[in-house]
Amino acid sequence: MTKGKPLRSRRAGGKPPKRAAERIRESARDLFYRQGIRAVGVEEIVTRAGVTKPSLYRSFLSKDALAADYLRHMGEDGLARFEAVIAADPENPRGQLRVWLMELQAKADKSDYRGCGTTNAAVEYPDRRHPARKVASDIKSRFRSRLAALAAAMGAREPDRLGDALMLLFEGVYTSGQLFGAGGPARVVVDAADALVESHLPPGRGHRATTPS
Amino acid sequence: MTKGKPLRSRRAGGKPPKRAAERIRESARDLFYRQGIRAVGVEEIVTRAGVTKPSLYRSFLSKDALAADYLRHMGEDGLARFEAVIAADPENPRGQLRVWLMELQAKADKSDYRGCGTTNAAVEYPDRRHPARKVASDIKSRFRSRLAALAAAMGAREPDRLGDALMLLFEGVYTSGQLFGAGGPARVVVDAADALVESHLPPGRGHRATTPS
DNA sequence: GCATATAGGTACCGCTCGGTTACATCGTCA
DNA sequence: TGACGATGTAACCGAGCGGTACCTATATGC
Repeated sequence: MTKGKPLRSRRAGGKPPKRAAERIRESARDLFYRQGIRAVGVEEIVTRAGVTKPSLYRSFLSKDALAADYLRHMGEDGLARFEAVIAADPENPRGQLRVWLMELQAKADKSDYRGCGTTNAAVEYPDRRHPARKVASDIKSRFRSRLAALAAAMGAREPDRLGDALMLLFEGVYTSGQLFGAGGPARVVVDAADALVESHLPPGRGHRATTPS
Repeated sequence: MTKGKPLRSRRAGGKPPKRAAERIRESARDLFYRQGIRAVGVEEIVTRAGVTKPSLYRSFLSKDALAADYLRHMGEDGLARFEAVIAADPENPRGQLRVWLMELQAKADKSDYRGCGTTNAAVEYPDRRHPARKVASDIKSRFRSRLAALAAAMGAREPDRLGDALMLLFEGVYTSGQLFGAGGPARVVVDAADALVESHLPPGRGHRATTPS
């Protein structure tokens, strides 16, 4: 980053006009997430972005590369947001997990919920050599590690195993949420996670997350 | 290219010649499950089946209809197999669930595990009006009911909620299994389910599934 | 022996896909 | 003013898609 200067002029007090690559990224992100990667053609992406096809191929090597970029960005964002929620009250990891899960539970309870874009991409691209799949696997591995660390912070006897159990719950919400929408199995995820955590804590260490009473 | 010898004329001492429709069903089932529905073209399906495209369209209205047929068959089979395992020891629903989960856990621990075809299809077809998606939703609803009934048979206080919690675990195994393959989070599903069941049983009612010691 | 019904194959359709080319245009800054 | 970098325009490519009109082979009933 040498110059912070806008490469493109802001015409008379407007927001800086977005460059083609960024518009493409945004449009691809929406479409890929909403409809799936395979279901969306490059034509549709550039049309929605208000740009043209050569612009896409000037910034991205291929549709696969664009998909990988989409997953990379979304994954990093998700990981960062998770991190932020946990860090909001570092003394109370269990309570913060609960906060995160309550948000997830609310999102998954909507009829147009589409789950986790990373998981969805892995389902769409079973071939482990595919660039999109590679990114998806990487993101998920990091998330898995993060959950194990969280379980350790909670004082679990076997943090890796508690982390994995929680991960099953997360993944379960992603797919069952988009399968059932409102009123689906996702509605029990907060309680289920609580039960799982409880069962992994040494005796006397457990008992309720946030409520002191 | 010679005429290719008659594939179905061997009625003298052999298996009954399989009809084109059935060969197509088998090949579609393998390919759809392995690679995903969108990733597979009708050309590949008929080639692998050893038949030709018009044969496909004489038995199925469209690729979508074939996909729906594939999901219907796979779903019914899966439900029936689950039913059979549970029915093998009707007095011990908890132990039978455990049996089923141990099998699932073993399958999900392979590097080429591809999860649940029904779940995968729902991810590939987010549009609820799509014929394949409709079948997928139907199958999953029935499985959800079945789990609730199972939870009731175990004597859970809130069978619907325990059923849903177990469903989250199942779905979690499907996607995390194909994401991580061997050594993934699926390895804890039996224990996690056990903990969940335990937490839902009235006091004194619980304690271990199969092992009496 | 011959007609017929039917399962199957041959060869093709139009379309959309991901991706590319050559060139024109516009805005910005030196 | 002039040059440059970023973008748009328009046409195009080969491959593969889902789907179909039409012909051929075979088993069977009369």
